[in-house]
Amino acid sequence: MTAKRSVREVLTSPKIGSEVRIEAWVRTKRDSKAGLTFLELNDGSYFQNLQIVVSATLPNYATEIPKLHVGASVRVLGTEAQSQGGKQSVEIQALEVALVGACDPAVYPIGKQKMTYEYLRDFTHLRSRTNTFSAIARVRNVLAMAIHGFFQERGFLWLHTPVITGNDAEGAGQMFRVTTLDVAKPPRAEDGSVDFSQDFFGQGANLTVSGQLEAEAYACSMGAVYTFGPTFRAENSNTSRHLAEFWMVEPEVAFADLDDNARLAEDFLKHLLRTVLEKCPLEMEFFKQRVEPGILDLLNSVLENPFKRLTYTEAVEILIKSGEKFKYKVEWGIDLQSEHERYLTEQVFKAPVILTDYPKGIKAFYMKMNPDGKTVRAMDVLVPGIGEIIGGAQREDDIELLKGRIAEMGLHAGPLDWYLDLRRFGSVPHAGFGLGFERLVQFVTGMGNIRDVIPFPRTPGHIKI
RNA sequence: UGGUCAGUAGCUCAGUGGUAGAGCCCUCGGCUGUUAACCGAGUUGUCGUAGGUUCGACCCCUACCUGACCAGCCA
Repeated sequence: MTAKRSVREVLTSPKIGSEVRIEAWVRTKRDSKAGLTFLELNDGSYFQNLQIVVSATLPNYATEIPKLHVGASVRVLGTEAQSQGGKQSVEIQALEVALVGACDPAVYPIGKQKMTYEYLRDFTHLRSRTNTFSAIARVRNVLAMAIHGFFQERGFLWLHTPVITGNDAEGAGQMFRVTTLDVAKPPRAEDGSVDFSQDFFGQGANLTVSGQLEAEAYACSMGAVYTFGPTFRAENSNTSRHLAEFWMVEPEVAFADLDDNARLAEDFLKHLLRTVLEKCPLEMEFFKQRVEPGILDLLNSVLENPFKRLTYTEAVEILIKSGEKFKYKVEWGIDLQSEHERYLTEQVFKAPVILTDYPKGIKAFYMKMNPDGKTVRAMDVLVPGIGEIIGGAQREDDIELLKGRIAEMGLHAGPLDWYLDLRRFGSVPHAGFGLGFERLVQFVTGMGNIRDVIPFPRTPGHIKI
């Protein structure tokens, strides 16, 4: 049988005159009743479609070609040729065209017409057949591999942290309960509460909200590690930036402080942007034309300029002196609101901003205390358009200070005893951060809604597939 | 969870207190190495649901359903 080639292979390294087999789906069709049909096929391998020129002299032209509607799958045997048309350099002169699977246009939800993102969210299993969603899928894939590439080149170990966790105080919002108990009639303790000692794990269990604490354990033996996997939050958040299930990247490095952490975050983001611009030029051009006109300028400016670095205290001063009327008043000690973060990154600096040294009252128990006793070594990386894309910190490595913080915040020390062991035995300064993968994909593509950059989004009230 | 906005043909949208429109899709005809093809003709509707006001409601009012956006939480 004639060798199969992908649309990408034919368009990027044509072998003019050679015979090929193409297996793909019809994106659009133009008939010339004078004796030609032009099929545009796509197989997901490439942004561009491959044009097939079908002559009316083919034996099944009158019977099969009229059935080739948008969405139909086809197998084409043909010859690679220089195109006479202006919009592509290579095309296939068909020798045989076979309909593999028909697609009835009367009921097919995906057509050549304009469709809203909202409409396509009802067809998550079909939307990757559109230009936009197949481009997103390829960019997402390139970004995922760029993440592994960045860390692997630097000797980081990819750590598989558990999806089911016994930690109930990871401190990042509502968790999903994991149980095999009969939900209708769970066993009860004497005080009437559900008796999770009879549950599968002999205690309560949840889906993870972060792999950070486990990553710290391995960083304190393997040196530098990263997690990259799914994360779950049961918050009732209905925004364009929140999912109940999303992917998160969390590097953790031993013998590292906050400066090392900030440098790593900047190098990391720039590596990812550089890789996508290099590997997905057609997709990025499409996003510029159809999604966000300024996207290429934005990404290039992020790449070319050093990230602005300043402390929380300096940021608060800038915001107060700006004279800008904010909905929420700025004063030292408050958690910065989206409007404040956006003002800094979009109006003041017009570049990504790394804020460090936040008041201890608004940050987690594990962050390292500064000598001033008021601030901790936390950092947030803010980017234009999205806001916070990375949150991280140097961790508290002094066991007494850490115990004090746990008590101060009213947490139970017992379940965290293993975490204290990391400070009890060969403690080391270490730091890390978390990157929301979908927010990265949003930032890179310019897509406005996070539900459109993950294949099958989970949000409150929505888990159809 | 709160605030705002929206729901009209399979899709994208317009519309007026007095009996429902366009483009795309689809079918037919014409034309062309076409390319978001083009030109002409034709088919397509419980106007989100339930009440109410009115001689008369797609339009005004109320409730509900669904969705989006913004905010909070965060990544």
